[in-house]
Amino acid sequence: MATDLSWEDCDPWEAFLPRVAEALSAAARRAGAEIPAAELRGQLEWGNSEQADVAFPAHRLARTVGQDARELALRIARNVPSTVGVDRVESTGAFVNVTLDAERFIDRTLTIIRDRGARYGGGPARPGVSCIEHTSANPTGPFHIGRVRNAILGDTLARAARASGEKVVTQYYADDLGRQSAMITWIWSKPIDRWPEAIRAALPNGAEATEEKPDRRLGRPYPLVSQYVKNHPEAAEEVGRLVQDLEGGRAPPTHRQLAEEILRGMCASLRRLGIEFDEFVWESSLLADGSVEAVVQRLKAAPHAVREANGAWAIDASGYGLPKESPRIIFLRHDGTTLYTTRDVAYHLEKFRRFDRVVDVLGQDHRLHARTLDALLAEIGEGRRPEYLIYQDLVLPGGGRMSTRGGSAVWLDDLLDEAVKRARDEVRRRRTDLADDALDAIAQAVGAGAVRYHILRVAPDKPVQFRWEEALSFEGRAGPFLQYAYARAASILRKSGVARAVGRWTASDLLGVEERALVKILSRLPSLVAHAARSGQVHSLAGFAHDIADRFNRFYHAVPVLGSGDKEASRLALVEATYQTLGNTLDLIGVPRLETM
RNA sequence: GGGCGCGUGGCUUAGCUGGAUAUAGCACCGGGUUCCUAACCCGGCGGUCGGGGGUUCGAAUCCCCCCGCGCCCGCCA
Repeated sequence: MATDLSWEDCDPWEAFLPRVAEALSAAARRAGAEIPAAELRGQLEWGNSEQADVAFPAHRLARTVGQDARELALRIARNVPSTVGVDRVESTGAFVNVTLDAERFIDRTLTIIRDRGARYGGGPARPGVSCIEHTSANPTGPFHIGRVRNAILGDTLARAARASGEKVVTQYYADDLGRQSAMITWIWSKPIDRWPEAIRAALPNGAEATEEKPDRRLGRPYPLVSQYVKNHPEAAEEVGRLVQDLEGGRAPPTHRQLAEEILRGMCASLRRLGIEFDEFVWESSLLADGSVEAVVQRLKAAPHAVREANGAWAIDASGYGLPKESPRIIFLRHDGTTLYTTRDVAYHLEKFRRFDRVVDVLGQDHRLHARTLDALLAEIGEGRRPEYLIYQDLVLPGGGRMSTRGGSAVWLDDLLDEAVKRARDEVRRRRTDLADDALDAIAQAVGAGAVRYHILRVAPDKPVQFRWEEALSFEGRAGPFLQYAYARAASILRKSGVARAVGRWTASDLLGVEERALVKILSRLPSLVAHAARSGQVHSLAGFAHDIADRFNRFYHAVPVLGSGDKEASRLALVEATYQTLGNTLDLIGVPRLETM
């Protein structure tokens, strides 16, 4: 890999925007308005239509120099020096509209796509390593789809960050301490025939051993155990003792095995969505290696540490802007055991030691936890903080969250099974030529793509409405729409009979409106990836993928490629560039590519 | 009660640090297949951007108040 790559080698716009900014800055100076090119560049906007590729709203500048905005825009437009890559500059109202040299722009874009290939969309490699922690659901049972948004956001962010040039390690923080996992161990350490009747009732008539997925099989009694323990003090006491044992490092040998087995099943579900992890961090390991104890010592010595009457330790956090009702953050219980937040401090210190960027993907119910964690980090003099990507829950049509106990949970596996089944019916209807295994492969990809896209397309801070019909939609703004456009491009390339990366083209062959619009959308991938990787707003990539497919479909209907005579080679090159760019984008959002469907 | 988040056409949704006529999808209505995959395309209908004030040349975007929904306010995780 070339290490001396610059942004100009990666992003088509880099060859134009700095020059446009220079030219406009020079013109502004002649018009009596000083503004450095770099600052002006920050105010440039994408042209909103056919009338401009780049626009500069002159209002702000006009104000600072006390001129009339329309007047200034007009004078800037008139004073722009002839600039390589710029075709013409006009003013409309208070806007300075810049039209780029279309042939140069097309050349630049197609060249970069060809040269970068599978890496198109990314930027130069950057030093440092990022850690993205996501999912981290307790290993107590199967994923319901309320939890999967975290995994999809985190995984997509990891893909975007990786593409944009970061080295990324994804981590799953697995909780093998605490009551939840204790209850799993508590029930499974007894033979089934000695389970309380109320819990045994959860198991389908003696079929407990037949289900193959461990998360489902082992997690099944969990909701009932949780209920049972609430109403049976003697059971609660046993579970309580187990919690103590876990924290004291005296976990029964089956404990970790159970957790790992359930987690294995959960991860198998996520793998169907293309989600995998680089590392798993077990919470108990932070106790075992003494790092939690070290944090406790530092917290006890912190400026606002206080000892409660019963012996517990806390931080007086009234200075940290937390809700006034809970100005104290307990970090050590009266019995000397630690809390989740305390252990999380140890976890984050470890992350800061190893990584240059630390991102946590959290549900909105963890917002306060995040602020608490920040406060504790500040208390022990740690200067760094994690970045939080916080998302709202997935909600059901009637309102409300998905709950395992309330019976409103939809298991991820069931959703995927249903999606794949419907996709299979759909494929079978259209394709009579396919063998069963080819058909299955397409159905898997379509089903998984539909589900992943459905959840990814909404901005993280808005709730996702879950409806079966929409999650399983194969039309319009949906995963299969993208796959279909990609398959179409693939089909044209196959039929052209020429195997290559982006072939030769003549930019002047591609000056039609559809072609120019398509090139323009393709050119935006690098800046979008960079933005998504930085901000975590990965849903924008889902929208962008749709825009490419949409533009390509219009081009497809309006412009013949194969058999189009002397323009065929250029048009093929454009199809190849689309195929490459849309394919890269599908990889980024984790929707499987399909060469045929 | 307090804190945080959200509120855009019938439904779902885009809108980057305020900028030119507010995105798209679903649904609905009307068209398109002798032509590279119709899971597609073209046209139409539909919005006082929750309500009210304010800042500004300009507000869906920023500020304040109110209403609605969600989450949190544990020596749980």
